[in-house]
Amino acid sequence: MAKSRGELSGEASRAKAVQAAVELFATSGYQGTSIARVAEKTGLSQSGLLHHFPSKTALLSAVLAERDAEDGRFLAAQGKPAGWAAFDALTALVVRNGTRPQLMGLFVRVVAEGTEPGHPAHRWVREHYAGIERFLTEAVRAGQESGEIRADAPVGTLVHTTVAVLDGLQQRWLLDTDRLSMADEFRAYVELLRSRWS
Amino acid sequence: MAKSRGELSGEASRAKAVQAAVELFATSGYQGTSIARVAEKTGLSQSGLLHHFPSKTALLSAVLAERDAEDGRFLAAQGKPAGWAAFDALTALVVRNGTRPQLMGLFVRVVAEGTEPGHPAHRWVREHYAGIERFLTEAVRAGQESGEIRADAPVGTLVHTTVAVLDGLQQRWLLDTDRLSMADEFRAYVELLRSRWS
DNA sequence: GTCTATAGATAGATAGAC
DNA sequence: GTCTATCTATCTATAGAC
Repeated sequence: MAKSRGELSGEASRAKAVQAAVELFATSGYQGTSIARVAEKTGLSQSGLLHHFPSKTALLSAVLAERDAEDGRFLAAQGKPAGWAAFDALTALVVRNGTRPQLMGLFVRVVAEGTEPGHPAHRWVREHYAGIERFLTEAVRAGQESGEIRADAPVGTLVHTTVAVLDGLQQRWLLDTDRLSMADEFRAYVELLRSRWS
Repeated sequence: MAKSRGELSGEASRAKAVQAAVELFATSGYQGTSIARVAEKTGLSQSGLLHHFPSKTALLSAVLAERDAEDGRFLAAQGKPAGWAAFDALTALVVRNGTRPQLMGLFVRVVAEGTEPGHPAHRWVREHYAGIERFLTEAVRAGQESGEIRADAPVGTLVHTTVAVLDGLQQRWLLDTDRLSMADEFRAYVELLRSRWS
């Protein structure tokens, strides 16, 4: 099965390119990264890279799909938590993310760029928020039905603020990876919610 | 005092260029904006613009200084609030920012880019966070001394979470300028703090 | 203070050989 | 599947005329 020339089998180059793009987009953003740099890091020529991804936008899509897949696997492994357990699942996600600054950088920078309507990641950004807000909303409602969360808790505000805390901590953490614990801060916030709305 | 050729008096072109840069950086970020586009929007040639700002970085510095000046004027007008009054001052700032999506876009995008150490705005980003955290920390400590805020309130966490909520709401709001009220969400969060730590 | 002209680098993308 | 070569556009910045 050995190849006669320099090509890698099947998906190998593609996967390597996605990983290189993740790392570069994470530090320089999408706009700030050239496909030439991704190609170099992958170990391909620019055209070699463009064989796998016909355009830079296609490369971005692959990167975002990869990110979704990783986070999806993690959340799916925790089932469908309801009530406060959903906040604990988010805490677990924060703990995990705290060990992967690259994924954080990617998220923070691509979301910041992608809030602009014309940006190639705009649709992904919208869907990302819709997804996490749906997840949290359903969990809070379920918690209210089971009586674990007070019925008069303002669901929308609770959800929006929680997502805001997550995003804000991530951004702030990038500036101080060593001295700030996203997980500790988020846990304290969740305790605040619990004490108020249990 | 009429000028014989096409030049504007003194600072006029410069100010106009800064305003154009604010608007373009706000929507496309710093990296995503070319000085040519800023020049066009200003009504100058590219070289005409570079007469006022010898480099793109210099233009960015002017933009950030302008932003600081505006926010500084606003906060200074409110004196040096202590205790919960500081959170009310922040609420007022949020209300004001809710009417200026451009300033929000500028902040969100430049901060996201600028968390990277090599970025020309990196120093500004660090100082921005240091400033707001100092402001809030002092206010909370003062509130504790006056007895308005419980002595066992975790100051650091309180400060970090509050800043995170601010940043997260801003980012999220850019995606839904019409349907989301940053001010309402932030007010609800402050109420949560007040009920827990008063 | 503003312009034209231009330099030199780099951008994203395509054609065609192997 | 990967390469070299090339295209065209755009980028930041400088030189020098008016």
